[in-house]
Amino acid sequence: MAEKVTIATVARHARVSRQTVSNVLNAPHIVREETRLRVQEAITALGYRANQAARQMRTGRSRLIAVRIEPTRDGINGSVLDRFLHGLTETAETAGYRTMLYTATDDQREIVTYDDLLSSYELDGFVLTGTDHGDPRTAWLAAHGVPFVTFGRPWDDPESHSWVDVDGAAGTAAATAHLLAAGHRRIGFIGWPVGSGVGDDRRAGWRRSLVAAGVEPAGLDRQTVDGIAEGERAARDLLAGAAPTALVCASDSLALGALQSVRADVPAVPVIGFDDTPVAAAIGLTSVSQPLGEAAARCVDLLTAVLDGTQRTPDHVLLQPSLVLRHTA
Amino acid sequence: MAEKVTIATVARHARVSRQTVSNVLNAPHIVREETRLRVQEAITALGYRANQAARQMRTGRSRLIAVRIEPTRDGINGSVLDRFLHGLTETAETAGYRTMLYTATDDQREIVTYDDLLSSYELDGFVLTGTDHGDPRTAWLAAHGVPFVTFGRPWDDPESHSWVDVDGAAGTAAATAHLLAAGHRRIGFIGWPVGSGVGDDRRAGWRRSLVAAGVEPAGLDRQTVDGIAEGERAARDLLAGAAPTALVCASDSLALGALQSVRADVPAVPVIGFDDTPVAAAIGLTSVSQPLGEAAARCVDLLTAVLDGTQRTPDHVLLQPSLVLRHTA
DNA sequence: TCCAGCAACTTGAACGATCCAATCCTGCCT
DNA sequence: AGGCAGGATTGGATCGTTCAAGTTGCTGGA
Repeated sequence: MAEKVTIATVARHARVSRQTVSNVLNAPHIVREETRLRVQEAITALGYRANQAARQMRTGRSRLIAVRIEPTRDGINGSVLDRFLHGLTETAETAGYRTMLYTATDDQREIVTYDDLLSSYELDGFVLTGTDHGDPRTAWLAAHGVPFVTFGRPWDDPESHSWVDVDGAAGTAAATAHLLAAGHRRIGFIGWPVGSGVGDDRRAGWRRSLVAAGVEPAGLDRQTVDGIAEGERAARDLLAGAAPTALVCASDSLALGALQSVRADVPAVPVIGFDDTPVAAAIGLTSVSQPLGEAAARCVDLLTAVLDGTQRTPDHVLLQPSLVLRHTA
Repeated sequence: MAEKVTIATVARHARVSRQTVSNVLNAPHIVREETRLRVQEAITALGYRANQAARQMRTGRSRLIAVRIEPTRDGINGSVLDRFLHGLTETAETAGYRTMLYTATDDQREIVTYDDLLSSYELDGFVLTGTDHGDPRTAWLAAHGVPFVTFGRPWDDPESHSWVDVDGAAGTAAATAHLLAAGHRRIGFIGWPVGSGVGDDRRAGWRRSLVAAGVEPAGLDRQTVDGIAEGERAARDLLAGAAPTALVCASDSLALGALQSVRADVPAVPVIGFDDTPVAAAIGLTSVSQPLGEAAARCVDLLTAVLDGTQRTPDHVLLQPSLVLRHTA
């Protein structure tokens, strides 16, 4: 391993003081052009890179942002976080930040982890995914003045903090509109139990689209927890009852289950899922796709704006999903 | 935000010197029991946590390990890395390490990133996934004396560095044996082009199993790049030619494609995939499952053993996969 | 009695970067 | 020539921790 290149090494090599090297890096405008170039040259020649630990000690900033990685619960939806993470890491890198991972089994433990990460590593900020009604995590972070952005709206108060989200209602509305345009009227919806912000939002889009077309949505939807078997059961029940001619689902898991019901019972019923997971792509399921890379990039933008002091008040971004047409609709 | 609690704060509170507090944390055996308890008490009372940046400056160790996060290429296989990452982060946390992410588009850029991560953040070690024949990354890391572990064997020289891998050959052999036990003799294999260590290994398991059963494998396999369409094409070709009565595939993508061929042509041909992806679970595809959580844990074990100085020579772990039986075989 | 030897703890210095305040130039004006 | 403004450059202090060297107090052997 080559001997360490510090700011002093660069200074000696460029025949200036440490401070001048520091100024070239942090306040280039106050250094004479000629000197600046000489220092820059020395930096590249020696391959100097500022030691983050030392910088952090003085400035209190680590240029590190933390993201929680969740266990792949369902399996199908796992890749959503995966893609988001990739986008986040990539955008953060170009903004000069690095991404750190952590795990937590519940909200309380997660808060303990915040405390640990903040005092041990002096993390600059957090990106949270999957926030819920009255989330204790966002409250804690806000109370401690820690910069953070959530991927997912705060359903109580949209102004409480910065967030990025995808307009789920617009997605299901587009899916429903697509089916309406194909001549369907009785379009069913299989979603999650009322109470989750995301689920209610997706149901609202379907309802809005139906009502706008003059179709009464009552009786045309079912509520169930996420899962393939659950989707199949709900679809069977719905088909036997309200007899819809097409189905919109709140997730690809539910859609996959619904598809199995549909195939067994009435082959002509189209099904549309949500999230455009690899499974959807693999089996040709039409699905609503979230712009995850874009969402991740916006999260980093919002967070770095706060960290650099550019942005003081909460800001938000609502992105539009797109419908990916395949065999099933 | 509460004022910072440093080692000096704890020292004052416990009426000892800074060094004694440090000793309680790093070398408890040289401190008198009574003093140790008093210091411990002060630590918990004040909620003290050692500042990693300061520690790192002195020791040169960051308690940070880096993992590359790859873009979800195919989509189907993406979740494999996702599960691996989760396991890695979790095990690392219990060992007192944190996980940092980075991206890189090619090997050369990845090496540049190593350099950057090492000199800026003084990373302790790396976990690499998907190593190839004559990988320049491992060579660079080894040459620079950087501790690392790969998830995936070095196919040239098994002793060149520490690694964890899953016995792919055993997986395809088990899949083949399962089909043999069900009475099949002409069992086909759809795999990747010769040259990739992982692909050759998986093919070898199938071949070995067939030969052991007295079946001549010649003509019963096809080589194609990964993908659903490719799998379908290869399966169609194989079924038309050598007419196998069952198929083993090197990936779930290929198996999914093969399944589509099989369904269209000859309904009775069983298909077995590899990786037990969410897609396999969703469509009921029998598949070989890799113990990813276990693999991640072993990676952390191997890496921390090197970092703590316990292990000096390369060590390896070869894990056994398991066959997950579903509808298709 | 004296001091070696040891255990338990304290003190000073160092890691590498940044910030602050002081000093040094340089050119320009009177 | 002298003075001065303004910007470029310098030295020293600092962040929180650990390492190395030092201090204290005590025991026990000659």
